[in-house]
Amino acid sequence: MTRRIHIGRLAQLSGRSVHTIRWYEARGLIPNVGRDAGGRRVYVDGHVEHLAFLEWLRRTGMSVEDMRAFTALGLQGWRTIPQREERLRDHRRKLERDIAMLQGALQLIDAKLDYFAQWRARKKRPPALLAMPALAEPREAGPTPGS
Amino acid sequence: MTRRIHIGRLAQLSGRSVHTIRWYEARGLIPNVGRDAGGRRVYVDGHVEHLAFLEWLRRTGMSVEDMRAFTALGLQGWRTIPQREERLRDHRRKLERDIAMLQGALQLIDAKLDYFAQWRARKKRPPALLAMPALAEPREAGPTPGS
DNA sequence: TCTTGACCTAGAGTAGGCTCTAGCATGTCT
DNA sequence: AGACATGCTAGAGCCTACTCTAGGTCAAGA
Repeated sequence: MTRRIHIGRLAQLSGRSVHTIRWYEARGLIPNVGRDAGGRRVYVDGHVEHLAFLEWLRRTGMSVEDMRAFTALGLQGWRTIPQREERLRDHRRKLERDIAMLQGALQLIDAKLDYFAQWRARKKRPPALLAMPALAEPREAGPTPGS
Repeated sequence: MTRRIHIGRLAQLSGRSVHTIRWYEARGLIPNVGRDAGGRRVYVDGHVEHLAFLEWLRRTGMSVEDMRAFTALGLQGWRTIPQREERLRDHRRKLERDIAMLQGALQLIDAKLDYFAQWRARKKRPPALLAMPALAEPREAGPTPGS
């Protein structure tokens, strides 16, 4: 099972470019990368798994630095499990805040769409939206740029 | 009501910096900015409202370019309401995808936390996570960097 | 009048996250 | 053996979205 995967193959399997994978490694996001006789990087299935997990973290707005720290903890073995759990729980809380924020935005957009519908119906601009409740402050976190 | 608001005040009211407001204007995100006798920018309440709305769009991952396009349509009056509605509906659909993605991530993180809990309990590493269902592909959109 | 603070423009600099180039080595196929 | 794909390193370049600097103008209070 422990196939010896070269970088091009890992790129296909993980959906990132060869360049990006090398860059991730340089940033400390990819642990235990082996080399073959010719100096080429050799990966195993665990790396595919790890990259898939990082992809979720990244898409949900975790910074490269935080992913590095998480990966570095993994490298230190079971003793760091509590820290890793804590970081994941922190990220989990952020995601919950992000979801709440996005749901607030959905409501606002719906209010704006109503506003436009009224404008079209009455043929005159309705009173300002800000008078509405849901708007208020757009405080709190925000997710990150999808690919 | 139409108070004459100067840029420093708008910065306070909108939560962005004076620099950023001027930059937004240069990017076409702020329509109809007046000037007083001394050449200083003069805003009205509608601008505060507009910036608050942009803030929601921005925090939910809309690009400056898309906000510019939306703002530009507004400048052309009621005739562009259908286009503006369409853009908002597009953004709304993106938000729904983002929410679904974040919820998938929550499940994955929970699975990973279970994995760690088992590891701690059994004192040995459980079999790989990827065997689990929920994981699969992290395809689809992703929100953007909160402030 | 003098000083201080808020503004102005143009343009440079920054941070994060890639993305690509150049020049060279290695491996495989015919 | 030669051609071509794939890999390597070091480092430059790019895009987005700001953020800040430099050098000057304007207005109101002491």
